[in-house]
Amino acid sequence: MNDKRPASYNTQQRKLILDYMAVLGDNHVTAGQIARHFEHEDAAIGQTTIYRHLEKLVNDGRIRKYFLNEGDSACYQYIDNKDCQGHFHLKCEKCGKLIHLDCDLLNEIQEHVLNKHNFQINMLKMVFYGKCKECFSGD
Amino acid sequence: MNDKRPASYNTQQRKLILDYMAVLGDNHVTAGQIARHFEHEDAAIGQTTIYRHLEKLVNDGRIRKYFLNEGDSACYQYIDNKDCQGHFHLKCEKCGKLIHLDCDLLNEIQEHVLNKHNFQINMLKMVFYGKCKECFSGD
DNA sequence: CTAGTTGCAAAGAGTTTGCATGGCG
DNA sequence: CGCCATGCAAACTCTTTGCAACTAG
Repeated sequence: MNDKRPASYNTQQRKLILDYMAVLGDNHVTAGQIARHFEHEDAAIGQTTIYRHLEKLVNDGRIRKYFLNEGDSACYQYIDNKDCQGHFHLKCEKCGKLIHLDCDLLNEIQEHVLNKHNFQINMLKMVFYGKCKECFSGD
Repeated sequence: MNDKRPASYNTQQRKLILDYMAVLGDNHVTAGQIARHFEHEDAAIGQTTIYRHLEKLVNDGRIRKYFLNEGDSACYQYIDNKDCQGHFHLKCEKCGKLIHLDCDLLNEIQEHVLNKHNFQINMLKMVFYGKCKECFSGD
């Protein structure tokens, strides 16, 4: 199996999308947000194209696909060279805020559950529901 | 605030849905499956009604809602009387098995997130998605 | 030149909403 | 009787597909 894969052109749209995601870094976006972004930039990219590129980029390991809530659209996040293990998400049930949290606890949980309980956690879907500071202190 | 809750009638449809889910026990179903089930039973329930009841039942803590795969529809599973608090829930995305896990790690997580990150986790909704031993070792 | 790419329009799936009718308490 | 529940049809959102025109290499 040769690694030569010319089966992909380096088009302007692809570049735009990937660059945009790289700029966002750890922040994830939805397909719709990407579309809206470029609309405003006078460089509109068709939604079809966006979806198709996102899919390819996921397969190529350049970005990661998240499923936070269901009805909500999928989120995509750039994968940096760094050991970006991702972060976890705290979703406030009251105000709806989504908090991104970088913390080693994530890895500890994953390892513990894998080693002690034989369950391989899908980190991409790990979401903790609860109340953020503002919302529970006011209760 | 009295515990009187007249804001919900015990209708036939509600009973049918809840009973059906209780019978299914550990097996989860989708809204569509419920609809199809009662269609065949000559006791068709409108999809709207099904969705509305499922939502209420989730809020009442009678059933639990899961998101397995993305495009797929949401899954609902009956919550038995048994004490389902104080432990983790691991839901296998592949075989659908729900694993109840008693482990001190839970408290650690909860405390850590509360103390370090000011977020009060709602344990009732905490579900980890991933793959159980049988499903990931076969990969 | 040629295969991959683009994007409009339309299809699809799952879920929600509007609204008039029906039923529980 | 009043308020909630019901369910049909239509709306909505996110995503995918068909297809003809276009472009990178």
